[in-house]
Amino acid sequence: MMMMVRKSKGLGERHQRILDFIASYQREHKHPPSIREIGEHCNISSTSVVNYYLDQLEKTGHIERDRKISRGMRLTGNTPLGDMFRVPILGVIQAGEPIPVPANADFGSFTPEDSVEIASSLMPGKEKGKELFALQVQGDSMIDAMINDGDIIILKPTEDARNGEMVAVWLSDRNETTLKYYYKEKDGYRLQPANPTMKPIMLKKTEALEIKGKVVMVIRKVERYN
Amino acid sequence: MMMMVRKSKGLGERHQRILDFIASYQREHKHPPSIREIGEHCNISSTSVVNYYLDQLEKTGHIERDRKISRGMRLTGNTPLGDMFRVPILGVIQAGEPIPVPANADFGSFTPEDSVEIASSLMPGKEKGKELFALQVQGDSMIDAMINDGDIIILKPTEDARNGEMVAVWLSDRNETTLKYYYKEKDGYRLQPANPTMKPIMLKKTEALEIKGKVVMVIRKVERYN
DNA sequence: ATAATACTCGAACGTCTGTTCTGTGTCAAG
DNA sequence: CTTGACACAGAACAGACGTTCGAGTATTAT
Repeated sequence: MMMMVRKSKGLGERHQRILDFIASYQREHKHPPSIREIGEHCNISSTSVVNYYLDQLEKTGHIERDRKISRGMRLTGNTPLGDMFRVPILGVIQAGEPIPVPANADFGSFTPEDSVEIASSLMPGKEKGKELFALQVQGDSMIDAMINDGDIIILKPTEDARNGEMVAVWLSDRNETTLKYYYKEKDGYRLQPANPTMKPIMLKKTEALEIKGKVVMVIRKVERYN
Repeated sequence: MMMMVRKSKGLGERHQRILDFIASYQREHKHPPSIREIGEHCNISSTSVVNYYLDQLEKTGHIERDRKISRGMRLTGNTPLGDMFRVPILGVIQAGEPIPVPANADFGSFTPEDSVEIASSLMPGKEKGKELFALQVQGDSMIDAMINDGDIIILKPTEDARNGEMVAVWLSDRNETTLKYYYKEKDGYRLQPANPTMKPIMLKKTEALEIKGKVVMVIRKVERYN
């Protein structure tokens, strides 16, 4: 009755309701709903009416249907959302403490509380399949890296770096942890701050320098500051 | 014959093959395979044998099955990943230019190239359902906000702010865009840099101040720096 | 007003799908 | 050798599922 919408009006209320249901059902169950399930949830008593609407949604490109199999339907969306993965948060990184580094077991199971979800599309292609770990910055002393207290940094474990890569290093002689761009030079190493107004750390080859990881991403949740 | 593997060997080759097939089929089709499809692809000629293996995989926790519906099966994985959403990237934010602000249509359809995917779990609860937009930072002049050239900032559109919130403002008298913490004071406004070593901007009430949005997140892809 | 079009309904039907059952083959232990 | 456990096969079946059809209702255009 009141649910009848003319085709000339474009995507109607019932179309949208069906799409919403398909989307939320798919998210929850990882498979599409059946026609009868769509009917039950959208107050449509006949499978042929659901079919009628699905045909229209297929015609407008919102869904794709495979008529040869059960539950053969999926949302196209304008763009499907991509993949996501979890990165374990191993602890904090702060100036005067060694850097927590993952053991092999740290890449296995982890819970929402000690991991962070990252959309795959945010990661450069070469880091996607890699085992990454996250650390939360504690303190104000990574300012020279333009990184704030509370920021989450995501690292690829490595003990080597190429020139120009931002690394997390532990300088045991100085009892210092720092994040800087790494450059190997003739007779030592240069650790260059991301903040261009600040001076680099110059290290001789004899000085201890432990690269613990390469920084690939920084995430900052900006909160109200009091 | 040669495919028969004793249970005492743990998760067998055929178990793994079935799991791999389920995973790749699910990724491609967005729904699980049927038992006959699993059989065809894993060289199992009888649906009862597929059922036999699925029962075992269910028992070991690798899959969940819903026996009341067709294709009622899904991989468990360690932890279900949550939701994700897209935020439109409207353009760049740079020092001497007005800030791109969303029109209503900007929250509708968008493509991967002009949007960024964000895991819902990264967003504070109160921003989750909101219409957000993203801007890419261009230039070095947001340094006082500890924000780099190339960073992506995510904003909630607003023309008001509360004390302590980081806002994107356009100061038309100065022809300047800036990101700072906002404080309303007795006879004007104070825009405080995130970098504690830098000075605030003090504005009189008569000076033009256009708040365009509140910053809720900063994402930095750390690349090699040459 | 009528005619055309779009939407809605329910029954019936064919196909997909998973389960159950029975039987066979292999292996290890007694 | 027998027995029991496990792996495998195929047939049969019940139920889930989507499609088709005819009829009726609502809306729009003329």
